[in-house]
Amino acid sequence: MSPHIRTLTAGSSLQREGLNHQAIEDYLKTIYSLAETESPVSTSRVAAARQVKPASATSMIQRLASLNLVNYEKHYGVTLTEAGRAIALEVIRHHRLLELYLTQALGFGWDEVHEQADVLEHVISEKLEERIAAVLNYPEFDPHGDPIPAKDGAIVSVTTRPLIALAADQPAHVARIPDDANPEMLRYLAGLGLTPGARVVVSDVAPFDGPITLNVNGRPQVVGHKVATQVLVEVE
Amino acid sequence: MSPHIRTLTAGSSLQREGLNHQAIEDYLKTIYSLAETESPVSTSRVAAARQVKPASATSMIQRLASLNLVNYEKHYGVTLTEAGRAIALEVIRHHRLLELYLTQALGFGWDEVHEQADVLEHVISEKLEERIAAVLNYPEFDPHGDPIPAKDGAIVSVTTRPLIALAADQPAHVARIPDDANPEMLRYLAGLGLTPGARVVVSDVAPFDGPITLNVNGRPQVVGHKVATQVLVEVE
DNA sequence: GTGTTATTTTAGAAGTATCTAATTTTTTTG
DNA sequence: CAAAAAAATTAGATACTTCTAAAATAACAC
Repeated sequence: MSPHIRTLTAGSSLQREGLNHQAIEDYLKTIYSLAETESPVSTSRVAAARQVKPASATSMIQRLASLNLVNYEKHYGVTLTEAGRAIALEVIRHHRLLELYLTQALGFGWDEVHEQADVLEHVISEKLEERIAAVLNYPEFDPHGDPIPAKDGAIVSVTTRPLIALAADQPAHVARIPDDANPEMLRYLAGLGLTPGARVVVSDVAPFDGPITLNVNGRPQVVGHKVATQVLVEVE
Repeated sequence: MSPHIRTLTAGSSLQREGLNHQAIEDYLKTIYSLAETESPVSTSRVAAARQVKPASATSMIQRLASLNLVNYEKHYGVTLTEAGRAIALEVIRHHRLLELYLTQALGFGWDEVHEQADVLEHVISEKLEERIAAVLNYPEFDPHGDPIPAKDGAIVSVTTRPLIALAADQPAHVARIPDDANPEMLRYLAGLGLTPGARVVVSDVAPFDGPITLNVNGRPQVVGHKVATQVLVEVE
């Protein structure tokens, strides 16, 4: 019920260091996200997520290590240093604030904000970040249910599980949907009412990756296995 | 495969061609602006405006020429091709829409939007451009009085002269102030009421680059020579 | 019109981020 | 545990944008 909050010392940002390379920020963000699933993060996971060849990931990881943004052990994996985490969280804060701003202030759909936020996140100034946060009244979550890190790096931690793993008759609500999901899937989910906050109760999970029968905000629905692995729910 | 041999038809954007290099857009924008004063544009003017060495400008101009974005004659100068002008106008449209949006929607001062718009202009999608234009009700001028090109590249042409060149007792109004002017000067000008639309009548221009005595919106003011060369007015 | 000066271009290098191909290290499997 | 497979790294190349230094060209001055 009470979200766990981790506070980080506001590390120096790349901007403050005079470095502002999109690639560096993208790698740090990627490593941060991948570490949520498994840490340390392997070169191949980074390469797959960034859509580059493993050799490119190795090269960039070595560069990040030389900048003291990651701890790197050959053939083993990477973890973020405090400095690296601070930058990752700043970029993620930008990304999520932008996603929310684009939906709230500019009429974008939740299925079309990811790509635009992915480029804007690297170029907004501290002042613009602050103004956007102010207009949105310092929000805590983006349109996909992802928590927005505070300026000091504090980020709400919500314990979730995939809808597919929810026990039958266990009341829960939708917490997050990956913002980089297929836009078509996001529109499909919205059509079913499966957006953050929706109350769900699973009634049946068919075997062999079969369909999930559930109730969404009081309405009966059936979704496929793949969809049910993407939707993250929080038990009540 | 040589990725630098591409044909750009007029009206096509770099994005549509899969090219999205900030540097190219910046050079085209610079050449467009410099050509308003004098065309063809010399290498040294481009270098000075972009704050790079002349050798760098030559190199980039040759690249632009190979992309058919400029017409280039060695030791003579560059002009934009239709394709180059189309891209320049698109980027300028982005820049000016963004400057206005930042002031109108996000509370920025007219002295602090240039830098932020300079980076955002390269990364906003067609859709975001359209949404911003819509929110602003398809404006024709930015906060500095610069005309905003339409989507098809049409741009209002206003005949202006520097305030310094205005005849005494000739009624005029402020048309434009360079958006890349020193922020301090912009704040100073705003303090004097010298913003786009202000009605001005010069009563005296002192010799030897001396002060200009004038009336701004009914109030007597005195400004220096340097300031009076920056403010562009339109005779009524 | 010739010599001097200023401008422009060329040549060659560096730094970033990516790639392919080859090699090395780790993991898996029989 | 040894062979095979998978993963990761190194080596060397390319593209982009900039630089410095040197060479070529144009403009100017007398």
